[in-house]
Amino acid sequence: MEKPPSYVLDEQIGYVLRRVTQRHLSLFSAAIPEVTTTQFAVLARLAELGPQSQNHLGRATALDAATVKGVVDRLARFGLVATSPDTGDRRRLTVSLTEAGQTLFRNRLAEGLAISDRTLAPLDAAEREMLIRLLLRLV
Amino acid sequence: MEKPPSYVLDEQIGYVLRRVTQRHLSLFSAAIPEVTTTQFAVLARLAELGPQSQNHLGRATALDAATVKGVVDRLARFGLVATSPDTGDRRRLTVSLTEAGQTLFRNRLAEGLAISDRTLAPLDAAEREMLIRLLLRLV
DNA sequence: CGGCAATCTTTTGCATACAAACAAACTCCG
DNA sequence: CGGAGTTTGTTTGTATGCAAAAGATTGCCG
Repeated sequence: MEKPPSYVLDEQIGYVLRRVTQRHLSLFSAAIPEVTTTQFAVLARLAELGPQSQNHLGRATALDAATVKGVVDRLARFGLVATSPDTGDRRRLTVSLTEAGQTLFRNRLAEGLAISDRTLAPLDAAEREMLIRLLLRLV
Repeated sequence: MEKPPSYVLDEQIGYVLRRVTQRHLSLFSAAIPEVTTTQFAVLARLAELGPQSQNHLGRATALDAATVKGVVDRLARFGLVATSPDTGDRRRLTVSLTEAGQTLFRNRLAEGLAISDRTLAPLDAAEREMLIRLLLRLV
């Protein structure tokens, strides 16, 4: 007789990832209510890489073309990024940080790191590093 | 002179969680295209706990009331769950698995476990257990 | 018993996310 | 040069997710 395998939802990687993500998003929005995690990631990449085409920016932040368009539109509405046509390639839309966007990112950078810290608070330093290293191997 | 702290997006826990989740969702939808991860989690909980009020089902799967309503509506449209008014408490809506829902979950259970396995494929057994244990402490 | 707080469900609004389809622009190769 | 194939951006449709508000019902306490 075959014993049917048991499916323990609480130990499935996908479910655990979702719950940890929920807690992280909650900590983030409490600490930085002005933007979402995704918007903050886009600001961080723009600060790091400088002006980028919208598609390239999406790839650099793991957002598909449809999603990054929405994110950029909202950031532009908030005045945190600006878009301009690329002179060389007329398909391209160049996205860049505005002054307000640079200021917001600079002012919130430390808080962003603190949020990562709070998310990882139950773990000690060695465990945190281990966790990040294991997760990075799953990407 | 204070050196400004650096924000390495690729090592922030929130960003890494999002990317790992992306990979997992992609593996899931390739292997079980009939339902989403969230829908599968709801089916699993119903199989485990039996008929539940919609709110209780939501809490048991980490979905807020608005979200679980949408998920249940779609599962009902697919004929995988059925809803009926609770006789004792007229506020409540009882959600239960249909025959089709039970069958689908039974038939896909092993595949669900295989997807978790594939998501964790880059890690050995000890690393997998370590990862899950660390993540569970962050919930 | 009567009122009030808590619970359950629904609705609305906003923000990711992805798939698929499309048009415009570009590249590259014959 | 010219056309095939690729890249870029947009739109549409579907599915999570959360916050907030509203309406119905229930439970409890004075």
